[in-house]
Amino acid sequence: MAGMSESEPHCEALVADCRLRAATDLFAHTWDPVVLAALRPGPRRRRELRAAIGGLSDKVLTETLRRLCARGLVDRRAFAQAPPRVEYALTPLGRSLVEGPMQALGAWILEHGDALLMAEENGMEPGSTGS
Amino acid sequence: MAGMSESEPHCEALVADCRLRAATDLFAHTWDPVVLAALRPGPRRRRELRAAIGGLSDKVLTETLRRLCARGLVDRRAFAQAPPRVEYALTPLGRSLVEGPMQALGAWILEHGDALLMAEENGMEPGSTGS
DNA sequence: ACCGTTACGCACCAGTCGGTGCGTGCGAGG
DNA sequence: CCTCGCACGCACCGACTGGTGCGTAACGGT
Repeated sequence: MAGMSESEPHCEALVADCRLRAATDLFAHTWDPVVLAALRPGPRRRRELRAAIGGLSDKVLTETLRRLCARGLVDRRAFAQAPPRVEYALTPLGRSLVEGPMQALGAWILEHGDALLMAEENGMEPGSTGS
Repeated sequence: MAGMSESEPHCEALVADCRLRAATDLFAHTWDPVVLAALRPGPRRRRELRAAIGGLSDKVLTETLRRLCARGLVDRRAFAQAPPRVEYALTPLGRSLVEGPMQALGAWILEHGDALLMAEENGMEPGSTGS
């Protein structure tokens, strides 16, 4: 997932699924989907997110949030309060992503996750591929 | 997306969506979903894939195919023919991925793609975030 | 006045991904 | 006999990502 921000030069050449690329790019960054998911229950602040997620650095959280905001998936609301209070929440668009495709994905691994792990760990013995 | 192949140390800390990570990792590599999509119509050979997709190097195709095979999403079938003939096809597992979550994703961008582009290009003027 | 909290910013670094170019083994065809 | 097509393999390279550590601005509490 490098500089894939090209407009759409050879897009139609992409199996007619250039759109697919645009979509999968939403998951390109490791923590984007996780943060999105973490936001599903409701608005949260940075601290809360970091605590809830655990494992991502402050810097990356910022970048992730920025990206998500820029893409209109997340809404940033700053309150002019004493200790700076900033809340991040899913926009309707973001929510539709999370509750639509993302949940579909979730459901999929819940069902086929074991098959996936099995295949990955066994390597694939010839013939065991099912087919 | 760096070395995210850790087993599952702090997995449960991930908003209870560690599974989600496993799933999004399937899309981590730029061309994986594209190749998967390209395979949907039916078995194909390397050449055909490269031609159909356009834009990916030979090396990356190989890697992608390898990964997909290792994950049990794609089946590699080599024929002992004159010019080496190798066909790649979706396994049932792979097919379920493509026709399930992937299609959901596709449907999503088809519907919200414009909203996404709008948000991305406008940058977000304060207040225009909707909310 | 000093410290703590919150929300960032920036520099540095290692690991990884994708692209390019070139070489391999195999058999068919001229 | 030489060349071509196919399916790879490998080395090199630039670019990007994520992690770590440290510094900042604003404000409240003690």
